[in-house]
Amino acid sequence: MKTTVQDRHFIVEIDDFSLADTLDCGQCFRFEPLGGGNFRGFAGNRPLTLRQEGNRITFYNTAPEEFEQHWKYYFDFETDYQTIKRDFLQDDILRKSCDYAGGIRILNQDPWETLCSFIISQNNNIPRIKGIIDRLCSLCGEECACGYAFPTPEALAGCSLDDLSPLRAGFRARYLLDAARKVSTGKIDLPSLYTADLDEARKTLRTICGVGPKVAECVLLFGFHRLEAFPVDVWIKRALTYFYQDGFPEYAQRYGGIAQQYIFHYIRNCPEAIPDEYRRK
DNA sequence: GCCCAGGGAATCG
DNA sequence: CGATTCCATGGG
Repeated sequence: MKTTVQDRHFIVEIDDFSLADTLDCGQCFRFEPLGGGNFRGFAGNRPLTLRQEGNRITFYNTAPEEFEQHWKYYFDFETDYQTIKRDFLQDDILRKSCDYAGGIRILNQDPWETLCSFIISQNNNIPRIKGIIDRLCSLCGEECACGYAFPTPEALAGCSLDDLSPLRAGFRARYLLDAARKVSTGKIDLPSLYTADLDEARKTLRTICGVGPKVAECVLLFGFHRLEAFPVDVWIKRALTYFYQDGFPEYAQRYGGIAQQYIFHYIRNCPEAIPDEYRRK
């Protein structure tokens, strides 16, 4: 990873990385394409505009210290994906998935923001998830540089169900409040889940109303960087029944979450990856 | 009105 | 337990 400074911008040269795929694969919901390859968004309350040209990533108006302290970690640039992916070359579907989506990195997102985002994600589509999160931030997030921060658990817990009606989150609104209450009162201590036993962490998250197996795995993978967590949705279920009748291979389990993400992105976007009769149901 | 969206919870057998 | 059924919502 080579870095240079140009005016007020910070430039990183990194191989094997796709900014667009990483920001658009459904793991985060607060970045938007601006056109011309530019993206703008927030991580927590920190705004960022950036772009990719070849292997060059330009972080606009970003000081080296900010990159070192935040963005390098956020984009997971310190994890060696080349080595991880070597284990994924042992079967056809995973190899194709790496070809197709191997530029995706698992972001290091804020656990609380991730928890709320994936509560909202249930039975929902990405554009609408983004809209609800946007409205949630402007409703009770603190105003910050050119936008709104993601609301704190306390700010959200201070809302009533009626307060949340402008979100148009539907039945998910009460789940958000339950999460906010459990986190703000300390009934659930999110930071402890970084190192907790994975199954204990699953159980803890699932005490929140509206958090089932799928949401819990997403929060562990995308919010706590637990790379073994393995969210199973309808698409992955199809892949499992069609490609992995005998179970998900051991060589991919340690980084199952990354493998899952590559496979998901591949079969979601390449209809020919799955035979017709498996496409529905 | 119908279908869809990267579920969850309740209720069986 | 696993499988099935019901639920609840907004957008196109």
